[in-house]
Amino acid sequence: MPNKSIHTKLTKNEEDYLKALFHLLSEAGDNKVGTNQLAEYMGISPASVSGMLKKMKTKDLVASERYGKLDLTEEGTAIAVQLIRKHRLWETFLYTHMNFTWDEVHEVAEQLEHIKSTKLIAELDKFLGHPKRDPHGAVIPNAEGEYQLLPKITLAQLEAGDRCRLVSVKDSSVAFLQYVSRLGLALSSEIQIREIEAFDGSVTISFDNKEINVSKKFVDNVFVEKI
Amino acid sequence: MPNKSIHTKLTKNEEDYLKALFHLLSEAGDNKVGTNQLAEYMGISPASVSGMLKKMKTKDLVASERYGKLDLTEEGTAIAVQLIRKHRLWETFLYTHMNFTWDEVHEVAEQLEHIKSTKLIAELDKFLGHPKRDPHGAVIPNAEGEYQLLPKITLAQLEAGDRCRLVSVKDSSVAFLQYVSRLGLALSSEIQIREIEAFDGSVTISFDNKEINVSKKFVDNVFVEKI
DNA sequence: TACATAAATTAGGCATGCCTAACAAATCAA
DNA sequence: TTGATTTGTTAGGCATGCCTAATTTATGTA
Ligand SMILES: [Mn+2]
Ligand SMILES: [Mn+2]
Ligand SMILES: [Mn+2]
Ligand SMILES: [Mn+2]
Repeated sequence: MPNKSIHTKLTKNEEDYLKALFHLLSEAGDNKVGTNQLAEYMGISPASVSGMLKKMKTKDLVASERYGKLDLTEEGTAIAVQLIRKHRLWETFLYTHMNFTWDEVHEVAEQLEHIKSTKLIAELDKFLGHPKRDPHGAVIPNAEGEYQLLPKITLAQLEAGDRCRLVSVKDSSVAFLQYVSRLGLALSSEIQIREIEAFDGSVTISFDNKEINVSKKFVDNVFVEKI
Repeated sequence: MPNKSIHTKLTKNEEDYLKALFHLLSEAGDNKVGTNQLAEYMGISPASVSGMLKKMKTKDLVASERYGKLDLTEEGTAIAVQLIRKHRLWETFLYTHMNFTWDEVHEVAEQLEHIKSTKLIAELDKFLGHPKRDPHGAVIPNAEGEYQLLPKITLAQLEAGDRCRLVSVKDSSVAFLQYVSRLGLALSSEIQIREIEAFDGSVTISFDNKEINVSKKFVDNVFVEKI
């Protein structure tokens, strides 16, 4: 059995590196995830990332060869998944019990996810009724680190005439989430694609008897299921 | 109005210094609180405390003259009180909603108190029904930093024959709290002093038809009100 | 293949906050 | 009042994790 104590020995920063790398690897598929990309994502310099990754390799959290593509070890992945579980449970708590709006939860959950207490997370999960999704529609891994991999269809992948339901959002920035709300959209909203503009990829969608035009960037950040 | 932004700029360590100093000053009355004492209380070296206090003086959180007694500024005091408010609200939450025992809450609250979110604390307070006391019987300051100063009578100050009610405990260590529980005592327990041993200050007390002997150290850590 | 560009690492520095050892100031006692 | 002891500060170092600048390695294109 791998050393379990390592889970509680990591610093907040090491944890954030693991989580960031996990997210990038998830989105990248088979594509390479590199130092610059991770640095950009975390808002720090590539040099800092190089240094930190060096240390994390000796701790067997990250795997990569010099100048090669980055990867997480099994241990690193497991920790990242538990962090994501904690993050999403806290977001759910803030949303359902603390009257936070969905654009407010992320920032505070980014702090709360680093609280060290196995019991607290188990109790929080129980208290919330073992929620399956966070306020952004993202799947919450269970205590064993298992989670459902859903087909990731974005609004951008549909064609004119298609009908769908909004199941989750990719971006968790305040600006994006507030924009979604302001448009009148939310999880479960039913949307129909009206027209796709070839020139810039913008899309005209309709829902609730409204018809609006949204950018390519917008439709890339909305996950849906066809209906 | 003093710069309010400073509240969110402090590191976890600076916050813990303020809280520690506040507690020592509260207990010290007019007595001097010194560098060694603060170092001992925080479990770090006096040299480290000297260095940190130097920095905190420039931030106008701590006041003292070279080689003189330590004190908090108004700003430092206000921040310390808000930290104590957060700490006690979180302890209450863990106790009332997360099934934590009273000896388990402190360690996790020590982390949670550093979460930066004014809204979260306001909502948590509302959610808990604006509690007045934490699981150890300590008074919870309100959002304005006001709190009731109760007469601090310990079991040690009573005389043989006196009857009292347990209102709070001073020590928040796991060892002490578990010991109290194991004895069958809790907040609101009614206790009578049977006998005080002149030799070592140990006290024979009775409650719930039991009669036991406890040490001087024990009775010094139990706050009561006479009945 | 060779050169230009992009990506990653190393070198050197800085802030935070801890340490031990050495030193300075204050206090207590004879 | 002076010497011993206690208390507090400074000096020098270390770990973490960030930075910019310089360098090295990889990659893509002519
Ligand atoms: Mn989030
Ligand atoms: Mn985080
Ligand atoms: Mn406590
Ligand atoms: Mn703390």
